[in-house]
Amino acid sequence: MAKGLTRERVVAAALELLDEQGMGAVTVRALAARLDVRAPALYWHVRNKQELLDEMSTSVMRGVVAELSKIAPGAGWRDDLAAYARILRSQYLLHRDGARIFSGTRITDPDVVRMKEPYFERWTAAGLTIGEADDALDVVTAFVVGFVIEEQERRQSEPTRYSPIGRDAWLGEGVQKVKEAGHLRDDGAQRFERHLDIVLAGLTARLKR
Amino acid sequence: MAKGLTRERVVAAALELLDEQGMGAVTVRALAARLDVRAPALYWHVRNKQELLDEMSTSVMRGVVAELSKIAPGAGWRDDLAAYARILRSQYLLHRDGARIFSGTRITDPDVVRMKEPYFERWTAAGLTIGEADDALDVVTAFVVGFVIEEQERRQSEPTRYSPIGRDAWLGEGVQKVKEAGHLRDDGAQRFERHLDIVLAGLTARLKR
DNA sequence: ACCTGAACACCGTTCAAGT
DNA sequence: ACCTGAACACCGTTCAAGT
Repeated sequence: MAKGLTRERVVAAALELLDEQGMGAVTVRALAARLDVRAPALYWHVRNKQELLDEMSTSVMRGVVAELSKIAPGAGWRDDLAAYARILRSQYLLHRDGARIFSGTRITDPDVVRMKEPYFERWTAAGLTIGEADDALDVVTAFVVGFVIEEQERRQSEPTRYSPIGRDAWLGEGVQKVKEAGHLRDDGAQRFERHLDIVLAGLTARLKR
Repeated sequence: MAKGLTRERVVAAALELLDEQGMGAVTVRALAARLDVRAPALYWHVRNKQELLDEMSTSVMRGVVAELSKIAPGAGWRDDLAAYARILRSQYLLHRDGARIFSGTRITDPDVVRMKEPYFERWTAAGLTIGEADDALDVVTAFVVGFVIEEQERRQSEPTRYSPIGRDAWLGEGVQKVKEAGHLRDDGAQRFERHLDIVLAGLTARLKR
């Protein structure tokens, strides 16, 4: 008897499971239970667990594309890249360990990649070579991925290791500057803006305007 | 009867297993077999698998520290950061999926973190605030992590998706610029140097000299 | 102190069988 | 076309027992 299961519902339920209980809880059986079927039923909708993971990644990246297409093109590549960076971060943050799990991802939907085209067209029209445009996008992507991996890791670590006091004790004697740096860790959002500004400044310095 | 197993030997064997067969093959049983003991024996040396993973991470980061301490301090923070970035990348590249697995890592050895102190001291003596020094290190780290995750992912993907021809077919009609960008993907090392230069240029533009 | 044997609850996946 | 029941080989982990 058909239960109205679809690939989309399976993927959505898997993302919910991830967010609620972490990646370790995303098992075929738990997912089936949540969808009120038995484990083998899922294999009618996805080939195997790896394909499920790929579909989860692609779903997240489709979220990035959707958010990006909501906003108007910026005044130039700097604006476009800043908007992309903020959206990529926010979409990763929507899911527990999002950056680590979904980066370097096997995207199953070409439309997600085809989405780069209008940006490349505008940036090259504005004077960048295609190589520069590609570099710019990749540098920003790498930065966001690395930033959010660290951000999410810290967010869910035991406070013993990341609270200022616990950390100082763990570090031992001396290393005053390391401790000082640990104490000034500010809000994730403003840290992100500051670091993003540094990366964008590098692009401005190195690419044709 | 003691078999001369040590925590260090266990961790080293786990890293070998990772490199030879990937993370999925790093199981307690496979690791025990490689060390010629039964699975429960490992629990005498590590508390559980998570602790094993943390020790593997820490071992990799100790490699970074070791390589870094071999070279003389650079002429300034820019040189130091460039050397750090290259070493971090090379140590990640030593292990299959190294960047993804070992980034945002739970370092178990305070000495690895204490190692930042001499750098922070020299950079602040040269005019940076502690906040700037910390930002600089974090931006470079984030970039390297993101870069190498993507680099290693591509390296071991099926050629269907990353060979120029397979990729063009997969992308479909149009999107000429996206395809063009895909064709010019050059050597990882020179791409890394180019992107690192962009990040360092951003730091130069934004931090006190 | 260090290791084994046996067991527990749990994985992903296959496949014949049901509807 | 879509789902279940039963089974397979395999997990991480515990624990009493051996030496």
